[in-house]
Amino acid sequence: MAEPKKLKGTLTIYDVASRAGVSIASVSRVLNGQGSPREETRERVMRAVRELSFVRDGAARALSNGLKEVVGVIFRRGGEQLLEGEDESFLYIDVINRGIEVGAQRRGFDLLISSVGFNDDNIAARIAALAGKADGLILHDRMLSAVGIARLADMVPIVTLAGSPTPASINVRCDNEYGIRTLVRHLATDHGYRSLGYISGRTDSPDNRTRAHAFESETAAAGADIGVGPMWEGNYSAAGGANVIESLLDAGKNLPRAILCANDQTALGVMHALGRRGIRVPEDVAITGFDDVPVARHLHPPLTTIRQPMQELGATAFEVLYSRINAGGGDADVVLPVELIVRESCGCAHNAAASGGVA
Amino acid sequence: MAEPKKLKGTLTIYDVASRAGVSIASVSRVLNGQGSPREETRERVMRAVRELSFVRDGAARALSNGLKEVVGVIFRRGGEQLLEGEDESFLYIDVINRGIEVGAQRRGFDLLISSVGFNDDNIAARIAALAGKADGLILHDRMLSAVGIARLADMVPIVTLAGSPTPASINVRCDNEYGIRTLVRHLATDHGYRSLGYISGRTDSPDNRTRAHAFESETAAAGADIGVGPMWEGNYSAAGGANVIESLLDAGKNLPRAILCANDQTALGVMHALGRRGIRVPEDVAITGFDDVPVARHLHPPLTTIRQPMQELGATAFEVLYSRINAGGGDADVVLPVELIVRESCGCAHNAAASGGVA
DNA sequence: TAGGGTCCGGTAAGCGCTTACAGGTAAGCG
DNA sequence: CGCTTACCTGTAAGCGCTTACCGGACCCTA
Repeated sequence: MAEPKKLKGTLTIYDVASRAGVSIASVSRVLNGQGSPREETRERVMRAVRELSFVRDGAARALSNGLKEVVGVIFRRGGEQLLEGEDESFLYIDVINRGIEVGAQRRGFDLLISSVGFNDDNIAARIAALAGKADGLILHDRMLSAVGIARLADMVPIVTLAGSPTPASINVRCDNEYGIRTLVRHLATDHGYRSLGYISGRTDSPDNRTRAHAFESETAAAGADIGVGPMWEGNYSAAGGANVIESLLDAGKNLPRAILCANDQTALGVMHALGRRGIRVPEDVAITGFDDVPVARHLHPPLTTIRQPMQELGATAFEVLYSRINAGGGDADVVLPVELIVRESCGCAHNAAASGGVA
Repeated sequence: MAEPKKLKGTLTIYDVASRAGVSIASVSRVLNGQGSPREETRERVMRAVRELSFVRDGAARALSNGLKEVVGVIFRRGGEQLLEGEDESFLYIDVINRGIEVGAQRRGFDLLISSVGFNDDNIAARIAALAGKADGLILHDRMLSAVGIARLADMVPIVTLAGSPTPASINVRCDNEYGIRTLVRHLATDHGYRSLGYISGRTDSPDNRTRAHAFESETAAAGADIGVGPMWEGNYSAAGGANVIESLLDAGKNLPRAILCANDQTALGVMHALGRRGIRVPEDVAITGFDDVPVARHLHPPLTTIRQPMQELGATAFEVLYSRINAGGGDADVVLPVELIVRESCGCAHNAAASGGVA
């Protein structure tokens, strides 16, 4: 049915109108389901649309009705160290983005994705460009300073993920505090481990600060020994976690009975490093993660961790942004619950795991 | 420096112009680097832009100069079976998308991402909507029939990934044929395995057809026994791979000495299933994958596979689309080279692996 | 000092779509 | 049978930006 029509010039609503023998207003109304066009009119329009394979131009629509139906999502790709394993680092980001997308689709929005290299210099420019193409922006962790966010926020509605709310922007995050406390309790109380360590994430991340703080206070409350200090600084990457272990061991330190890692990737690196040194998990040292990324269940042993409802996090971020775009107000700080996922790396027996397994 | 200005009405180029005391044309010229504005004019404009935190509206720009600087990317999320492990299935898609994005950024384009559920019914509508918001579309595997692609292609430039070119669309893919042949040669010639099997991907995928065919002819050429038939049908998912093993074993069949899997995810499922039955990899059965997804190196044993230059695949797809958008022609079928990654699942010794390892 | 070139910058015409408003027709009512 | 009421449909005015085109200012040359 493809018409030999289609010359170079773009197909517009005028073409449809003239082919259907109606006015452009009618075409627009039919396409938008506005007003109550006569049945015949509707059909003529629809037929013309079909015959011409017409699609309304999004830019023109956006300009006309002030809504692009697009939200921008920005995140950092890669970390300080870009090793072969670098690509792991965006696993959880993709899951969150998927959640955003699912939320967006419910409202007929699409996602404009833009990632920023670890040392790109024109970040501000890129974000501004994105802002111009979208109705609102969702920023992943550590994209911009509070000041930067504030300035950006008066160009376009902003929602940050795992950050902190600012006067002008909304933040959506998971309940890190509760997650860490639950982990510490499981390790200290259920397993009875008397010495715990925490390998941090990037120290400038709000999420990490919260986790570190919760770790210290809960561990103290449980009366267990605490491993802390500069040697325990990771950076959310597998390599960072492995480094901490290497240097601890090289310095002749004793490892605590259990180590909480700031996130699953760190745990992954830690387990590799431990394996290389011949230290068994969980027999010698118990390990836990945080996030529950997909690969967590495929590690050996399967990783005990805290599941963040990543996808829901994304969906919520979108929904919050959406209502903000539509002039709505709403909470500035949205917190989602997390869940302890017990597998084997903490020392629990195989069948104690309620989750895991592939097929 | 944020002005108390910003009322409800959107900030436009007019606001900037009046604040800078120049005309809108000058503002536009400065912002686009067109013409040769006097230094003073340029500065006044830039200052006004800064003071107002002005960002040009993308929709208006797009409408005016006929270029949105956006390309749409569409893919399927999930598979037929959505298990707990479902989320693994989009790992490689994300890597490709990252590549597309990198390519796009070089040209100042952004990505409009839209995924389609495994049983969404309004796919065509969603794609059409996307088409309206973008300058061109990149379709992942199995999104649309050849007819559908053809129709779509006369609304907007199209590039498909791992599909087949149509008169109106371009296709970009990896050299599956070479990859499989290399794998078979490594297994049959280097290792001397005399019986090989191939667990297929989804049978309607062009990539899979090519791989299956290459497998059969190369294995025959190597004089090894071939395991084929309906029992060997997978679907690119871990669950699919596991199923094949389960049913083969339940049916009392002997497994071949080496099994090639249509992709890494399938291999992952296969290895799990084998593990559950107490069959050792690679001692009893050698396994290989295809893709080299990030987790491949973390499996036990690390997976020998074919690395597809996923990221480059994406970047190439973008570049091809870009030139098509700018009226360029170019090849309709672009093929990228692949590389054998030897790890341990094929039976090679640990240190034979040139790749792998985390930190 | 007048004529011609050069530059800059301003004015205005769209880009394709939505929608307020007005016009036309048909049906309803007195 | 004429006028109001209701319902569609068409006309036209933007949405914010880019850019062709034109006019003014300034400088150089004769």
